Amino acid sequence: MGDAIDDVQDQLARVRPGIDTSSAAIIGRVMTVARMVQSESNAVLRRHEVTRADFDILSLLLRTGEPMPPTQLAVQLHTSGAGTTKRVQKLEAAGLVERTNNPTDGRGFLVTLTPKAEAVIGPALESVAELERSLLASLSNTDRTALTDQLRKLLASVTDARPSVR
Amino acid sequence: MGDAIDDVQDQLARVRPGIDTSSAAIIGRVMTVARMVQSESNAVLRRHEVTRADFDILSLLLRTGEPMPPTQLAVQLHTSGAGTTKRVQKLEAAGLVERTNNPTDGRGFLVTLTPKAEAVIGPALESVAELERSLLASLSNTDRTALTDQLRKLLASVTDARPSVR
DNA sequence: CTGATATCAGTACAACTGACATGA
DNA sequence: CTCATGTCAGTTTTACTGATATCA
Repeated sequence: MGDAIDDVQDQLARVRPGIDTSSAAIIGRVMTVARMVQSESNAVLRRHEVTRADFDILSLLLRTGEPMPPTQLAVQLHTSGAGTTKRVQKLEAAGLVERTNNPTDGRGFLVTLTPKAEAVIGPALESVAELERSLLASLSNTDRTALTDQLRKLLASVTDARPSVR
Repeated sequence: MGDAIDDVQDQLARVRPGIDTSSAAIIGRVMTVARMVQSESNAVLRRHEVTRADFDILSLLLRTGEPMPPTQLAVQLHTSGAGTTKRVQKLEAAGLVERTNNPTDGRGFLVTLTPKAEAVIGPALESVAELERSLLASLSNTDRTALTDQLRKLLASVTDARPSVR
């Protein structure tokens, strides 16, 4: 039983006979799953009236439980400083975060969740978790454990091998 | 030995004790790997002076080996019709694709690779394959096989469970 | 002084929706 | 006529680079 990635592999092998398709078997499936998850979770977030950018910041602040300077947000979310500024401003205007003075650095601020934000992000987070659960519904516990172990190795390999951070 | 996703799981469990974190263990790693692969391959494509949009269209046409109507491109690449039109126009202006009449449908065209495009996309494709190979370098053949099998199940689960296509 | 922090302005890019002409 | 194809126009979203003020 082949899936769409098997077809891509076959096509590649036909057009570029020498090419390594065992990498594509893994990365192709990871990218395809990621795209589907992204698009489904965007649909869920839309129902909660938060954008992906909103959700990323708010859920990061919620799960760490700690206020955080903008620069730290930029690092964690892999966005530029200026981009983070704009995202935070939008959230501030919506009354979802506040900027308090950073006691340990007079230049900076700490971005803090408001109670209103917790009321918004909590349900959104739970809806996303429910979506993810449903997307994995047909995997047995054994499969999940095996997959998690393999993905841990994959993440380690990719993290170590990234050319751009060397 | 924990990775970054283990930390996220721990944080989530602390803030939302009831939440299902076994899904996050899988999906979090898939999304993280996908983001890294995307950003690294974008860097590779930049060196070949093609954008992601260019690459997606050109490599699809290269590996299928067949000219294709714009609507078919839009379906395969999950983009809107209008978006595909703009992408194809840009490629046509760059001399990388041509639009020929569709013999079986007088309304439409077939998007065809030019020889110039094959000279551009071939090396780009090989560089991306080489990148992917290097990102998976530390995985044994046994790991690759096991991971591919597990990812095949994951892709099937996610494909079947997508709410938006039901 | 230098280096980091955060912001602003301007720019570029990508993708969408909706309307529309054309032909199956 | 209805449906599908492809395009155009206009809008929105997103993030970037570079310059700047501030403070460690």
